[in-house]
Amino acid sequence: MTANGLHCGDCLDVLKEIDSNSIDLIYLDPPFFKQKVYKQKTRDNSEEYSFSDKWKDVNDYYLFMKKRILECKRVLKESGCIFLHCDQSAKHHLQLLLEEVFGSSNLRNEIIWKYRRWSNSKKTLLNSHQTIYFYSKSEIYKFNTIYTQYSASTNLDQILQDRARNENGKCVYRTDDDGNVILGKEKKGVPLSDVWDIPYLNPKAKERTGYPTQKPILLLDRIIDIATDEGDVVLDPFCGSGTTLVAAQLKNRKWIGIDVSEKAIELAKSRLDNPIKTESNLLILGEDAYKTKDEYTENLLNSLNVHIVQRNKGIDGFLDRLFLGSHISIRVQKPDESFEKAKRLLLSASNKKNCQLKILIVTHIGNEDSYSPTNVDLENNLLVINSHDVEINRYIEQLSEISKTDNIEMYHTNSNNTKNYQTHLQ
Amino acid sequence: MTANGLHCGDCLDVLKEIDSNSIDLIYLDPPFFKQKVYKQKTRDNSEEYSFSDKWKDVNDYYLFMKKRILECKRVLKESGCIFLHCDQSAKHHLQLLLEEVFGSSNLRNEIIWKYRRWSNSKKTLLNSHQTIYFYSKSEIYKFNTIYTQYSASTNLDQILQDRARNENGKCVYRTDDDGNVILGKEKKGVPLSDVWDIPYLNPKAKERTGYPTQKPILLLDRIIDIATDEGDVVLDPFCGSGTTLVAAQLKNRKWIGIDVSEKAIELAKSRLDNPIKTESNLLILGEDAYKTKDEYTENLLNSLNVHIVQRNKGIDGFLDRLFLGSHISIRVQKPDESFEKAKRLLLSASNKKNCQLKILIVTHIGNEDSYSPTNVDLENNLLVINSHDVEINRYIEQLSEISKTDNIEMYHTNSNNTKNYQTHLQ
DNA sequence: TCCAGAGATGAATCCACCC
DNA sequence: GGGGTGGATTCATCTCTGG
Repeated sequence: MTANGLHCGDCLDVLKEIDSNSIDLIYLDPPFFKQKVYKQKTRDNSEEYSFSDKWKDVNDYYLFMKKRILECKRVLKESGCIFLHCDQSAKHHLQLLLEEVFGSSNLRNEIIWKYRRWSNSKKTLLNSHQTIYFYSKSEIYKFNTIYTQYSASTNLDQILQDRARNENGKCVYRTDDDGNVILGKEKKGVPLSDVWDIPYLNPKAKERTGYPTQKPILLLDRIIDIATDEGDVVLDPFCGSGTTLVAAQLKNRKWIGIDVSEKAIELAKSRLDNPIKTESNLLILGEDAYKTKDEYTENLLNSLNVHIVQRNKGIDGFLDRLFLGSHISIRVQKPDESFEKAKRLLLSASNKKNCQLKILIVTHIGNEDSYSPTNVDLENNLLVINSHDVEINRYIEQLSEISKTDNIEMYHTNSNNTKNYQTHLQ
Repeated sequence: MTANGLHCGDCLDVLKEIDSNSIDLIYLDPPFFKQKVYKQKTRDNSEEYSFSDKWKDVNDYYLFMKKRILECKRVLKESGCIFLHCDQSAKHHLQLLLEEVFGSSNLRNEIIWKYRRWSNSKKTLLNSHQTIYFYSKSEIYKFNTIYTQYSASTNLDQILQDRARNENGKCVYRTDDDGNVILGKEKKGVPLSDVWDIPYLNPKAKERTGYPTQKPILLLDRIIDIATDEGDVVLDPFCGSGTTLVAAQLKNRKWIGIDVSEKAIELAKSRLDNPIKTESNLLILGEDAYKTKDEYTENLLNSLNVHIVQRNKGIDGFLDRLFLGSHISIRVQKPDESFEKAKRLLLSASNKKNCQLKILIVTHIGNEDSYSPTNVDLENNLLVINSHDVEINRYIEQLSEISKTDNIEMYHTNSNNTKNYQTHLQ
């Protein structure tokens, strides 16, 4: 059997046709023992894809998988690796199986694929990860180390400086004879962790085919990068809509795909002819790119019980409670913004969202604005609150005025002799 | 056996002394006999021998754990939960054990604790997570949902609208007969995910405590928040230096700790007797590094122009300006703290530091406290400011009162027809 | 008591619409 | 028009309800 082929049938049968020691990487996304049938229609309702994940019992499932995993091991090269995608329901059974077949010493990593996803309230923590077991066939296996960016909190100087141990065995930065720090060799970055933060294939993504359980190409990209070089052979015995094969093709690897469903094979074929890969904006830009607020505003909002809104020009957040049936919007006055402008933006955005009550937090007092601790704009149902900073400054100014006019000595080095000042605050 | 006790001995023996159905939460971080397995593997190169030998060990371990887990189940209340912290090498065996004892339907979550770690690259991905299994004793169990912020990429302002499905099963925004938007209900936020990003004890702190397996207190905080209320009983059968118990104590939970090591019990005792002043403050350094201010206080302080002070019981920070030559101290009232207590702590600490002017931010209003927007305690030169939350709640309550008494209809589906309300705020 | 179906759900891409 | 703003869309879910 030569590479780059799609095969329809039980992967046990097809695997038997494949030569021993011929495959570099196997990725499996087998049925998960969910005891249900998966059905999904394409967006235009033209096609329905389904597969059954129902079993007599765990043993039935275990045996089914064992036969196929054993064949997988046979066809792998000695330097080959297998990545098995699991979910909660069967993962410990699958890991036991892999341990039995490949040996516990060949477990290289337990990879956690972590993502955020549409949610719902439920009486547990929100399930937002899946597990991929990474085993090698032998001690000597292909592994391309991937480096990632240093985290923002990392002190780069620390990394780039050369280090040595001093006479006490302590770690110090190496300096030259004049006491200047010697820069160390160029660092490549942090080796990739076993927890992968890759966005879940968004419901709206073009990449979606309508096939259930479809995985993002980005996930497979990473696996292929780690375990293969160009020209190597990638095998997916449960290929479904063919994500693995598309990723392999785009990276110039050879591929073999197997699936029992004729429809799946057809779909995979058409995807391979015209591969669409959604480059995740989120991944490219990073989550911070979506955060449009300055640090001060962000901090202030965080100190309140509000839900922060990122994509609205007028509203910075909503309180987590309603007022007479409608949401309460909130805005923090921006540094370069007059009171009037802040108010205008908040009111017009709130109007669109049917917010009855609005809250504006004043962060600086311009010349034209009048002092008043808190006030309500009755015409607009707008509550205006001074920020703590504004409040504090206001009082301190008043106190300073008073102490000046009264010529009170306020500074004491002896705390037992504290004088009090009498004052009237508005 | 009553709560709040440290017991030295094999937890199997001690557990037998504990009443059935008496514990709300059990957290275990059991040892795994890595060493034994490791040694035996290096001693003998015969694959078969080491395999079977290893199995013998794992079975021993399995039996050892099973006896203890069974006792754990017995002492748990029907509504109780168990959180088992697993080492990589034993995790699937431990999960099988838990499945056997508690039943697979009582697995609530597989929690991934993810952290960043320094390491040289080896020929695998960088191992940077651990697993915690969360089982309940029965279908009906205590679970406090924790809500987090929405993702930055969420269009929060639009998902506040109510939705429905149209005749094609597609999701649409719901409108009334006039075509106006219908608002959704109050939003609480996103339920906490099962992947937790909590920093590992930093190497320095770890070095000093000498307790390599000590878990960050934030991790225990979260578990205790999820599974217990105040006054509930927390049990840690392998308590080590007592992190679980310290966390429980700080959160006003009762606790029982067990460990075989007399030294560990002694250390735990000294931490619990006086968690702040412990002479060997090495023990609290790890915790100190990550937990000094609770999150709310931290956020509030960040929104002010203050220098945050970490290790002062009375003062949270200083303003970056002076008042008549002396520093201005500031404190945020803590959630569990009365106004009087907060004031006392701030004043006594400020007195020591010779602060003339002190600022106290009130974060919640108790029954005994009087309402007033801002006031100055002239006797103590203390400025008292309500937090924004307090201020907002105060106003909304007043508004609600007014709208009730005046029988004003505040809810409009037509935004062009917004009624204003006339009110007088104090 | 169980099972099927509907409703609620937030993430994040896509795309219509706006200057 | 093109670059940006903001509205529409939909899911390897989960709870709840009704029969």
